[in-house]
Amino acid sequence: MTAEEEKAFQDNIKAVQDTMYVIGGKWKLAIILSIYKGNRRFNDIANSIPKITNRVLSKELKHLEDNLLIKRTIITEYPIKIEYAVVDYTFSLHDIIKPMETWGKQHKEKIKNK
Amino acid sequence: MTAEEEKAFQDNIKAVQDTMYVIGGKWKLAIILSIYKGNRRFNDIANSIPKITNRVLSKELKHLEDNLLIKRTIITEYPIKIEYAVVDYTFSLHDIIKPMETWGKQHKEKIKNK
DNA sequence: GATACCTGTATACAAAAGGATACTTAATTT
DNA sequence: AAATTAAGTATCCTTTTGTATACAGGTATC
Repeated sequence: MTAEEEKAFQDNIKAVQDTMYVIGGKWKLAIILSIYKGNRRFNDIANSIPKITNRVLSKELKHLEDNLLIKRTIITEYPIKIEYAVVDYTFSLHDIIKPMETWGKQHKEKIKNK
Repeated sequence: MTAEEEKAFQDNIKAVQDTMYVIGGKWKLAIILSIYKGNRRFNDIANSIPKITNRVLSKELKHLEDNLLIKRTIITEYPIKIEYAVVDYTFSLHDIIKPMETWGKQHKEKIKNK
């Protein structure tokens, strides 16, 4: 490997690791999918994702908001409501999420027949 | 959402979570990239990925082998060598890894200008 | 015989992620 | 005044992931 190739390779490793940091873990993509499908309120999102807890959902929502992947809006009615929404930038994840859905389904079959 | 839509949605959540289980975490994709780029030996892989430790590399290699994503070959020379290699199935991850490289680089810029 | 090489394993520990469950806050309705 | 509701927080705990470092085992080389 030339020096430039080596650098490009290291950049690629770093880039996938960065991506993993932002959308990795058990819940983040599931949360984005849930909001995308129409769940906008905290409890609706919580109920749509099996086994997630309030604490974890709260933390993950903050992380996603910090990374500009969702928008949090306070509605000052009574009782106060919060709405979460996807934004234009969220759709940039489409090329990652879609293949992951496909791959996950296919891989389960593959491993079953091992 | 109709019942079928609801089921498809739950299946998708599960599929991305399954994929995350197989290739998620800080190291797995980096290891696959490293082997793909030509590193076949344990120490070569270790040295090509900044900050990874032996213990973690060993565990992750086993996980990837269990999931049919790499092949481990014992070469009975002296000293005994082990070679890791990608297989045809590994390339099925291309549609996931490539977008993650692209997205990671782009996202870093996006966040920097926040 | 001592030393070096390679691919890990062993041990002990620290940090991060995830889980369970009760509770808070604040205004509005009853 | 009590009850209701939404969106979390607080507290405590368990599991997973990651770190540090030493060393084993078997042959080959010095």
